Amino acid sequence: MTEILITLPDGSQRSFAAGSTAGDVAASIGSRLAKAAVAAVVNGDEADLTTPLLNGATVAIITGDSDEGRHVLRHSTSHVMAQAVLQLFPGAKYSIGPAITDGFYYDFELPASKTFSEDDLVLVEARMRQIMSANQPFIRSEMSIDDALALFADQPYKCEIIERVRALAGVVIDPDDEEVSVDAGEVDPDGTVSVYRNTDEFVDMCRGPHVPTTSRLGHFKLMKVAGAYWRGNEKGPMLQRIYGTAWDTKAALEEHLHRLEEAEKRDHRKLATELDLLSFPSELGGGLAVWHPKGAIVRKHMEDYSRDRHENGGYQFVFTPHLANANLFQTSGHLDFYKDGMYPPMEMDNGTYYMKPMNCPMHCLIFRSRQRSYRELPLRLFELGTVYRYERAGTLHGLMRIRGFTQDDSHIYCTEEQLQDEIASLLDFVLSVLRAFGFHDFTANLSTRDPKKSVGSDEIWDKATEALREGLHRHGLQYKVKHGDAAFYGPKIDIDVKDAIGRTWQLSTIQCDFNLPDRFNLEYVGADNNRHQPIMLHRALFGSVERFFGVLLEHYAGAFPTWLAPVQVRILPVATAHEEYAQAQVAALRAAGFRVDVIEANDQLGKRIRAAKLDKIPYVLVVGDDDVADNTFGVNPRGGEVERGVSVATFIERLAADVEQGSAGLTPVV
RNA sequence: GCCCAGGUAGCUCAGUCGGUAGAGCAACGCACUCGUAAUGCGUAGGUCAGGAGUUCGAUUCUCCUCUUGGGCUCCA
Repeated sequence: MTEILITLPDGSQRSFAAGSTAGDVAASIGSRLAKAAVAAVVNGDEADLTTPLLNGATVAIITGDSDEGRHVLRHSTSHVMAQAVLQLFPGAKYSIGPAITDGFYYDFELPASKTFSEDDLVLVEARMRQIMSANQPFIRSEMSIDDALALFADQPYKCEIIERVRALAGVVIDPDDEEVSVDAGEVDPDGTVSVYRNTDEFVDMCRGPHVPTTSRLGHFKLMKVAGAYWRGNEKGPMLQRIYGTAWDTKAALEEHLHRLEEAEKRDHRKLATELDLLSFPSELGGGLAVWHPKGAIVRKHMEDYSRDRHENGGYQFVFTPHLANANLFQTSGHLDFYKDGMYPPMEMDNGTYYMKPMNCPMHCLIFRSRQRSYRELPLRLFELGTVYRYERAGTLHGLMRIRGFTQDDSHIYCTEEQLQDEIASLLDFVLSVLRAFGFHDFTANLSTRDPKKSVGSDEIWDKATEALREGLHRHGLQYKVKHGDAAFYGPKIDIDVKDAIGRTWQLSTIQCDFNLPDRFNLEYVGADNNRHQPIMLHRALFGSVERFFGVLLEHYAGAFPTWLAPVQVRILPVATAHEEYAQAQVAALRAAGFRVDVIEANDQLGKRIRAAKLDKIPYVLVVGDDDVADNTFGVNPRGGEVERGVSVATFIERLAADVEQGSAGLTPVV
C-alpha cells in the first residue's frame, strides 16, 4: 500500500503517502500549524511528530500554546539541560527531569559531591542555547530492560528507575501513587524502555513525546538551584536540582517573568516592612513576630469581625491558657504523636509543662467539666487561641509558616444525626466569612481514610465522609478527593481560595475527630437516657490569624479595603494656615469612628501626597483656602480621580458607605 | 533536619585584594507655606548578626552559633 488514510479531529479524512508522519499531516494542513506543532496525539496517545503513521490512524496536532504542548516543550528543554550539565560537569549522574507547572527541573549528582553555584546557571544556560542552535534531533528508540540497563550502566539513578519498573511490570499503576507515576512517566510499564537520543553521546530514558529537534526550543530561563532528596527520601542522597521555566513564545516567557515580579512586589514580608505592619526581630527567635501598631489595628478589625460573626453564628466563647501540664497532652495523645512539633518541656516543682500546640484538648476539658445533655448539642466552642509549634527551621516562611500563631479555633460537639446539617451550615458560615474578606473563588479537597493508620469504626468513617461529601454537593463546591490523605482520627475538608493574581491558598479546614472524644471519655446523656459519645469537629476558618493576614496582604497587595485599612483617611493642609481646619475635621471624623490622621504642612504638598499614596491610604484629603471657606475637602481616593470641593457631609456619607460595604458580611447569617 | 545563597544605618544597597565604612530614601533641625506622587541646605545615625580562631591588626580569612531567603523533607 502506498497510501494511508488519516482521520483528523474534525472527523475529516485525508490520504498520505505511506510512512508519513504527524509532522507531515501538520504541514499539509498549513504552514502556521506546522510551525506551531510540537507533538501529536495519535490514536489517543501522545506521540512524536516524527513517528511514522499507520493506515487508519486518528491524528491531532499538539501546538506549543496548549497545556500539553508547553508540557512537551518543558520536558524537552529539561533533556537539553541534562545534556548541557553532562558536558560541563563530566562524571555527573542524572536522575529525573520532569515538566512541572510553568517549567521543569532536573536532578543531578555531581562528581565529588560538588554543588551548583549561581554562576553555573549562566554557563549551563549558555551551553543549552548552543545545543538548541545545533538543531539536534530527538530520536526515539525502544529496547528491552536488559539492554537499557547496559546502556545506562554507569548511571545508577537511571538503573534504579529501570529496576523499579521491572519490579512493577504487569502491576496496574495507581495514578494517585506519585512515587510510582514519576517512574511511569520515564519508562513504559509494559517491559520496554524508550529512550531519546540527541547525539552520539547524549541519550536519556523517557516516554516522550518530544519536539522533533532542539531548535524548536529556546524561550526558557534557568531560575534557581536547590537541593532535593532522591525520591523525596529524607534519608536518601541529596541531589542538586536546577529549576527552569520554558514557554512557547518569547512574549509568554516575558509575561511569566513579569508575573513573578508582580508576585514579588506583593510579598507579604516585603509589604509588612514597607507598611510598618509587623516584624520578625531575630532577638525573638525564628518564626515569631511582633505586631506594630498599624498591623495590629488591621488584625484587631479582622478579629473583631470574626468575633461578631461567631457570636451571631451560635458559638460560645472560651479562653484557655497557653501552657498545660504534660498529663493533658498525654491524655490527648499529642505527646505520643506530635512531640516533635512541640516546644520542649518545662520542668517545674509540681510537674512538667508544655506550651500548647493545639487548643482542642483544653476545649475537651470544658466539654467534660460537667454532665452534658443532648439538648446542648451541637455545642460550639470558639477561641482565638494562640498555640506554639516548633516548626522545623527550614520550613519557616514569613507569616505563612510561623512558630507562634493564633488559630480562630472552634470545636463543635454534636450527635451523629446532627453531623450532616452541622457540616452544611459550617460550609455556609465559612464561605460567607471568606467572601467578606474579598475571596470569591473557592475549591475544596475531601481527604478520606488511610486504612493503614486510622482509629474508629468503618461505619463512623463512612458516615462522616458521606456527610462531608454531601455538604460539598449541597454547595455545588468543586472538590477533589484525596484518597487516604486524612489524619488517622477522621476525614476532613480543606478549602482553597484563589487570590487576586490567581494563586491558591489553603485556608479553612473542617475536620472530623473520632479520637479525642474517646481519649477524653466525652459523653452526653441522650433522649433515651443513655450515655453517648459525641462526634467532634475541628474547624479553623482563617486557619491562623497570622497566615490569613499574610494572605490578605498579598491578595490586596497591601491596599487593604477601607474597613480594614490601618489609616482610612489622611488630611493634608495645603499650608500652615489650614491646619486648624484640618485638625477640626480630624476630630470630627474620629468622633464618627473613622481612623484618620493629619500631616502638617512642613513638607511640600506633593511630597506628602506621594507618601500617603505609598502608604496605600484609601482617602487623601487636601484642604486649602477654598475648603476652609466652603467646609469642603479635596478628595484624592486610592485608585481614583481627584475631586475638588466635596462637602464634608457628602464625604462622610461616602466614607461610611465604603466601610459598610467592605464589612457587609456583618449581618448575621444564621 | 538536609542542600545552596545571604546578614553592612530604620529601609534599599555599595564597599573594604586584612589597616575599624559610604550613598539614596526615612528621621531630626533650619529656611520655604506650597492645591494633588519626591524643595533646598544642614545634623545625627553603624561593636559591619553574635562568639571563637588565625594575624601586629579582622567588617573582610577560617570555624561555630543565631537568623533570613530559595528549594527538599515535614505540616498527627
